[in-house]
Amino acid sequence: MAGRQRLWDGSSPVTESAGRPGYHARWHDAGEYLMAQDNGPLRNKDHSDGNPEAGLEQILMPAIADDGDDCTFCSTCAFSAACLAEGYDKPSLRRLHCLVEHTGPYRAGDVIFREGEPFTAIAAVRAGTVKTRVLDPDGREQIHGFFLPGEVIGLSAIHATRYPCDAVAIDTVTLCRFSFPLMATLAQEMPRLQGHLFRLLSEDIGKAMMMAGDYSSDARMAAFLVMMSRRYARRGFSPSRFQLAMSRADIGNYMRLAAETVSRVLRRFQDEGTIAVDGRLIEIRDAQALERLAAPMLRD
Amino acid sequence: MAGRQRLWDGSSPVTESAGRPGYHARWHDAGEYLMAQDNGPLRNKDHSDGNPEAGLEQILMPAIADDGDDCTFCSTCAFSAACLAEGYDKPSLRRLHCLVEHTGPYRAGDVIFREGEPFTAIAAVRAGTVKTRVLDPDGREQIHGFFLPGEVIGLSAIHATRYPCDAVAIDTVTLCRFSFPLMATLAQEMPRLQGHLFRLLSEDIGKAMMMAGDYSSDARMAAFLVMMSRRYARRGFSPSRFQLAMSRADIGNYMRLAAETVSRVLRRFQDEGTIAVDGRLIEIRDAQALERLAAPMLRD
DNA sequence: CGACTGGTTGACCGGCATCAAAATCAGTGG
DNA sequence: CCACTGATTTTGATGCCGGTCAACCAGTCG
Repeated sequence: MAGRQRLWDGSSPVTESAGRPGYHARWHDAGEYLMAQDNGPLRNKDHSDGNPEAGLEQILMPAIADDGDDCTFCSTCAFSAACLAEGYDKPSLRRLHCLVEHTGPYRAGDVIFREGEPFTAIAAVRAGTVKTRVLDPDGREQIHGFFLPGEVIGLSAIHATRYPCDAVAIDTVTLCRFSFPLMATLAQEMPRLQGHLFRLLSEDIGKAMMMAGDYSSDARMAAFLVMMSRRYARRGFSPSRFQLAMSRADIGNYMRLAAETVSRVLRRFQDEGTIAVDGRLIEIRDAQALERLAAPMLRD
Repeated sequence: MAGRQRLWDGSSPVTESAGRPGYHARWHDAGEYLMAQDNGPLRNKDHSDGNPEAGLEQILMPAIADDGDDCTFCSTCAFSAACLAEGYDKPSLRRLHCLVEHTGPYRAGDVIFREGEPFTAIAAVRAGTVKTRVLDPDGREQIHGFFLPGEVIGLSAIHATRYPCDAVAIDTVTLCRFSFPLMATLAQEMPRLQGHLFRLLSEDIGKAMMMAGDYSSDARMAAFLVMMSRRYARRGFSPSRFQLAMSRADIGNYMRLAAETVSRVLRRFQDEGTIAVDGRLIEIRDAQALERLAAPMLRD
């Protein structure tokens, strides 16, 4: 799958890409995207932003390399379930598939789309982790969410004609990009696809509402860990042992806590035997206790 | 709420119902909705929950009585813009229209739908104000949002099969109920309608994300006032002088502030000449200043 | 009338942010 | 390998915003 992926804007210079020309010509991450290509986006070498457990990751997630062909979706794709499971006929599948474009890799810090840019597409994360954020006039950032492989970014832009936030790669990221206008059109004829989009949107409302509640720092951190655990689990990772991609500062910002508080709470959880922490590696030792702590927030 | 109105789920005990059989019958409220109709649902008498300035409201909002006929939507309907403006042909309009049902009135405190009930419909508020909320296991409530006439409740339920929150009437409320399955089906053939639904959903994500940020009590209150002002304005009310339907406690809960804090901040705003407060009547005296205060939250 | 709800105001206090500094780690270059 | 740099994390000390508790007032209702 060498030279397979295209940039978000489809403007990839050197790959075969076969990319249609046209409206998507402004999404850049500059430079060296070729170099990071297929050795696996997650190498041991880029330790700081990447995943130190890349080896493990590769084992647990072979699917990451399975980026589909003309008739098959990535098994990591957020829409694979919606499509494969629905028993669409080949032509429909092909039509959906042809509005997909693989883009990336982006590297830590690269901006995938920026607030205010015209909204053209949503994207499923194929590998890596993306954060969405807004920047206050005074430069303070507010993180809206983290997106793991299989999750979809850009949905909150639908009501506007422009993206309402930045999307930034936290580590090495590859995406499946979907032209939204095309997808909406296709959804006209594919009830399941429409339903899936509705569901994704509605789900995000729920998540955001959850974040909006006022909860203690303990509840927030516990909920964060439980959620991450579940999300990793859904992707085939161990739910009890995972590597966070983001810094304490990012976690804190996302949870509306100071980075110091994140540190302290994690420390305390560890002292209480609920979890074990080693840098960004988290091990959940007492899931029950954690869920009890998170209960007011997760409510289930 | 003795036997007055039917609950959203139709489980009301004693009303005459007269309604057609089948599921329609459940969407009625029997009783005195005639009386409440044009005299205005908001009478001086029920001061605590109602609107002491009903007279003013009637003047500003004659549209409230215009609840449509077989071919015309309520001008207050959230979907009227989507439909009337799109130039759909009569048959389409009629098909959309026939999945609408007027329900209510509900009275202050009545539950429209309850968390966990099977999701069947969304609804546009026709008159009055609705709050959505969840209740913690320990009974503390968290208010998710307020919904003014023309706004849509129930969207966040789409991804699940059940409502994720309660919807409660804050004052006297009437609704237009839309069967969601039918609407989704119709949306298959009406691109504009689909787009409108997408937009509504996506908009809600944005709102929730805004609420999730961490802002000072000043910024939150200012943003609340600005938002209410805009929303009232969109409905034809004065943007600078309006009557809040909800209590300080509800405002505080929604904004994640104590009721006392709401009171104090409003007081201070008044002392600073930014607004004038008289109970639930708000007058904005210095919109600029207010928007400056709200800027970090509203970001525009 | 008294009970009750909603709003205001004041006194107090606690959780978490902030400030500051040390400790750890990753990367770099000698 | 080690020294150096800079980012990240941890830990401690201090302070403030806003929550909590309590008293009081004004309407409203039984």
